[in-house]
Amino acid sequence: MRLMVSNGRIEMRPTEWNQQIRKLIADSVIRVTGRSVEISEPVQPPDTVNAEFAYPCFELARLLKMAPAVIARHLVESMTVPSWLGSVEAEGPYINFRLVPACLAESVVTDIFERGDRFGWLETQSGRRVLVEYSSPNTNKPLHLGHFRNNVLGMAVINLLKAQGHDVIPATILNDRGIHICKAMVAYRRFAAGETPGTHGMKGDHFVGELYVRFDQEMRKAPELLEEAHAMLRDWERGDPEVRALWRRMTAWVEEGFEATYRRIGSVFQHVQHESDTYLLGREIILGGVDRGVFERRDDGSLWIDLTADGLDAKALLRSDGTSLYITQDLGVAAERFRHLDIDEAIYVVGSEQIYHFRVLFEIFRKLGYSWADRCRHLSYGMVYLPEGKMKSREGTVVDADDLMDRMRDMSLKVMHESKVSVPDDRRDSIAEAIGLGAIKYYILKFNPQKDIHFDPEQSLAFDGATGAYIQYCHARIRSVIRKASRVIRSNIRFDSLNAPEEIALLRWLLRYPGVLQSAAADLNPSRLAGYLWELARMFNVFYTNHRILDAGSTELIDARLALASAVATVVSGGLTLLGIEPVTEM
RNA sequence: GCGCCCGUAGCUCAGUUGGAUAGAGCAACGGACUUCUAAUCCGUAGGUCGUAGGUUCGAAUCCUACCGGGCGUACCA
Repeated sequence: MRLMVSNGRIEMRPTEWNQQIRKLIADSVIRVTGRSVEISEPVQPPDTVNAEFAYPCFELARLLKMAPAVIARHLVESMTVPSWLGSVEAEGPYINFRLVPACLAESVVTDIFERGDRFGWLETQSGRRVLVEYSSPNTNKPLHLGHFRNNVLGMAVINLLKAQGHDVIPATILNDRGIHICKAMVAYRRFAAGETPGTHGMKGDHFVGELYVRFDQEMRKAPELLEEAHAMLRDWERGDPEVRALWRRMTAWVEEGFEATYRRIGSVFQHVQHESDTYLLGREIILGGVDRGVFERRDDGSLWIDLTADGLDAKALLRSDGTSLYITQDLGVAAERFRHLDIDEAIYVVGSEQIYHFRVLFEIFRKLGYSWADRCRHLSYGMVYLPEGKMKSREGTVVDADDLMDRMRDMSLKVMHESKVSVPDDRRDSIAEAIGLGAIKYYILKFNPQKDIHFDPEQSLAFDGATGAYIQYCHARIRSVIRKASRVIRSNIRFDSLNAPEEIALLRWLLRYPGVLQSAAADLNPSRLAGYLWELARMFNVFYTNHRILDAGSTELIDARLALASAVATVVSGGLTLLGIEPVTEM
């Protein structure tokens, strides 16, 4: 086996090593046993082993009926070691492969230089169109920390899917209809008629949110208010002009407020729907399903599906009075999206309290025989608890998203003030905003989405340890060094001068990046990337304290280290961007 | 009751989908700035991976039972 060699150098992409090593092993197996065997992917050896790849021989042991350690030894002995491998060693049942450091360095750094921010991305388009629905708030109150988790998670997943070559449609559906908004409307008519967010100097969503809380307080004194809200909902459904006009005004206020919050978070939607337009969808599908015997009509006229055979319960799909339910709409919206948007997959970013709902929904898709039924996924994420317990909008025990972002920005301004680096006035605010947002986003994304977050105000405000600021700081440091060097040489680099343990560790870690992106996207789990970036930043900081870059001595070493540092900065910056965190260049 | 999720250091979490001696951060203590950003780094200490069985060359990871916590189990959303 020969590799492409040009100018005496080996040209190999970081993602190609795995295949080459599998082939080496397979060839060696043929030589030793005469058998052709499928070799599985090499694994990553533990830190104590000085190698990039390891192959455990247990599978072969079963297949060939030999002791794993014996196989390992035999395979190594009969292996033709290519020039890019520094060593191949059998250690017990494992075969460890170590690359020639210069080959590793050239492969990784060159590819990062060539691909830039897109290093580690899949180069070819998948041809798959994926709709990701996220955020989908009720329009009766401002966004809180729970929504924040949803938005941050949704955006990160969207970016990760794009990096895997999918055509992604970020979508949301505003729940602008129903009893919740009517409650706020009743409160407005009773207690705030004629007032506007402007007269209170408030954002529209906060203004309406206060009315919603007000309704709940007043209702305790005057329970008849609830009936008034229900009456208003009936008037709304009938299309009463006056009610509709008020509703339009108030939902517009809320949506304006949302837009400001979304802009600040960085949430973007390509496909926006309103429940007021979609809540009647799905009824024809259900009526059609009755004709085909998928659903059953009960004596009172309500329509049901029996899912007990599938380990679920019976579920109502249409009320006895013919009106729709939450699931009716979801059914109709999904069918419409697959039909009109030409999508191949749909992902719903919705909290874990709705796991059952989506199991039922997807099962109904299957019962209806939709070809896309198995291409729907529910990305469920854990709840966010406060030290006081669960957040409740009506009781005001929430962490408001706008307030949170303000607090984080102010915190970082304070730390910037104490820092030894002085940032020019005209950039200070935007950097503080980026650090504040980065802190809270990273705090959310570093957790596995499945897990509940017990929001710890102190930890979330922290800028040390595994935090967004730590990673941003690493990036800012590198950029600062590059600014001082005022050059990064991109060709004819003496990669063989990079052989310090910290340099090898960094290069090995950079080598893992494409795989991290791939698995984070496949599992819809940005915490994989979050953890990886923290580790990368940590490794760089260790390198940085132990070695000089600009005073490295020889020009060759300075240029090689600048190239390495620049490659790290590119990956940190690209990774943070995928997480929706801004990689600042000074702080 | 039934279903799903979680249980790893004092606290908050990782753990490459079953692989080598279980790792970080925070908090505590002790060190390192005349040197490229100290929002940094180094060291010390901390473990019956909820419990008990099972599966196999090998288990924090898989299967079973139990214990503890959470969320569901609406003609609510």
